[in-house]
Amino acid sequence: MIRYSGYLMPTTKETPSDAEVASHRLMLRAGLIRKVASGIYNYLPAGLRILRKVETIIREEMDRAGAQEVLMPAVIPAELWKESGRWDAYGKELLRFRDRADREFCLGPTHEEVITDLVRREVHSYRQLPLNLYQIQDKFRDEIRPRFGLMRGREFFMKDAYSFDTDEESAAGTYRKMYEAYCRIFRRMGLDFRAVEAETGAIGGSSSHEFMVIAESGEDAIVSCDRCEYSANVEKAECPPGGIDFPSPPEAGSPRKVPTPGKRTIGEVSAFLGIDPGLLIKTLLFETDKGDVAVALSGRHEVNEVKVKNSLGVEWVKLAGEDRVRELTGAPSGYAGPVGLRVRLLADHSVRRIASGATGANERDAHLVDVVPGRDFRPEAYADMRLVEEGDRCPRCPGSLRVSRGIEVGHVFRLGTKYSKSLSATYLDAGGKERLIVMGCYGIGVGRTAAATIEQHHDQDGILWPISIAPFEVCVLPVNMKNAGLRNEAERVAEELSGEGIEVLFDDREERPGIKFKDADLAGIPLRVTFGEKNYEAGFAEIRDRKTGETERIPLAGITRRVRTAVEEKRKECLP
RNA sequence: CGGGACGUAGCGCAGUCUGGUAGCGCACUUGCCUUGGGAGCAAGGGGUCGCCGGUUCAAGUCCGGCCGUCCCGACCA
Repeated sequence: MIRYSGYLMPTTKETPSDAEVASHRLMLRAGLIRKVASGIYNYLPAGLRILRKVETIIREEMDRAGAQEVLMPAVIPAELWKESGRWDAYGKELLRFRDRADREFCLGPTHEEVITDLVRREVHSYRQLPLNLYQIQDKFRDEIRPRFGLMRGREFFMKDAYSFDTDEESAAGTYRKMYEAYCRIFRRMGLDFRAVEAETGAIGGSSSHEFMVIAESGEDAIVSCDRCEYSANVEKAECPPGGIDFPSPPEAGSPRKVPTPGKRTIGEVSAFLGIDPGLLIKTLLFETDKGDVAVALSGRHEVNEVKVKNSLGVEWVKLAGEDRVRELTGAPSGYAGPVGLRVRLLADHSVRRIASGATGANERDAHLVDVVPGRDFRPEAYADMRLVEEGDRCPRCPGSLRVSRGIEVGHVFRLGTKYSKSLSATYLDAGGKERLIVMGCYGIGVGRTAAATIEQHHDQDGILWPISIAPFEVCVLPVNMKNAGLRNEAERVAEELSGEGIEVLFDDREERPGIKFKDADLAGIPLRVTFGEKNYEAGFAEIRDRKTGETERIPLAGITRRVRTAVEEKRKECLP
């Protein structure tokens, strides 16, 4: 039992001016965290209790899935990162420094190198596989833009697991097991989440799923089908080729140049020419590590740079600046077109759906009409390079896609042999043949998960913690500490509940009732037991559900038992 | 890194335009009073006005530079 009077949980009535989203605001107001520097926080006692509870759920499910807990260092020697090639590839997010002997180190943003180094030293036989190791550890990423409190910090707690299997089939089984463990973890915290197909980014590997908590404040956009199970990050979501949207007008002749003075944007040009924006063939110029590339797509769509990068098989792509556009097209931006352009050309599937359209003329203040793809220009390939949109056809079924926002709380990757190859992690199979270990990695942001929970579970008065990760399960609240009989009875009940393994916050502060009620609501403690003077004299106390606001008046003799039952019911709701 | 804004007591803010003894509310301390939803009265404590430099008799206020923070974009648990 914790006595509030001596407990550091400094609540505030007013909202700090730099907190924009609910979770950040409420974590500050409820006295859970305090900022030390941008993206770097102190965790106060109640805040730490919440993180520890999230960790406990993660540990239980990871252990159940057969993973073993280890702990790796936060400080990592540069050699390992150079060996994997990521010392150069990871960029400025990797915080680097030197020790007194001028040796290079980094603060670990993720631990594929360290774990693979450990495993290659200790594992040599197929008899030692499969192996799944995890840790819950302080990570550091020098984020370009930390924001929203624990949602995107620079220093944060992450559970990261790494699996090692003999072959792809075994690895697929491990991946499935981790996927299921993740579902159990997030269900136990009462989260409305979705596992979506995702890009692999700097971690690499063959495929991955992100676990997204659905929230308006989410930084990611995801799509899901209204008919089937398909869902994906918008960066990843596929836009398959389809039929003709714009059949050829019968009189479509050869391309004709028309003046379009000062009209540069899709909106301006389509309005000026009096045609559907979808009929404009938008032409974007990219610089890449393998030279310049032009990408054509229908004017009603937006380009997806990740897809452009993937279809080209290049390291990076960057939209060309105004100067480069002039060099390549001979015209200011807004007048580029694929006809006669002397740059490598690719086109999105949407271009094929235009029988005859309009494009820039690669000349200031001019566009071409009656342009027929395939006749007037020939892209070297048609590929999927656009961003999905609300209402797009599902790539798996006849359903249509809806867009929503989500917070990425977990991410699972099938790594294949990316790291075992670069770091030479091998084993001998039953036939004595040396083989590469097949890996997977699996992350959960601990603080971010707590923040995401608040985003989904709060109201005007404060947080509505699911009991599984609430800092306390019950708040015992005597309304007037000066009334000795009432105070003693409240304390007796608080101690009795505590003795039964229930986590109790005993609000023994000499404050007015209003302040205590507001703080209990703000902190989001699921159940409150109120000892008021009139009720006490009549031999009663009150139990109140934070979420529903429902109140029950119970005789003092039965209060402990009733609270225990209520706690058990709530705990049951949090089972997977 | 590009674009925007802000920095005055623990928190929320006014004062800056038009230079002249640094203020308000909440919080904090003491006393009285009050005790079912952030009460009331009274008396207090707390500030290098982000930092450095310049202009001026005089700078929170004007000028220059720097630092920090937040918001919007490219990264990610």
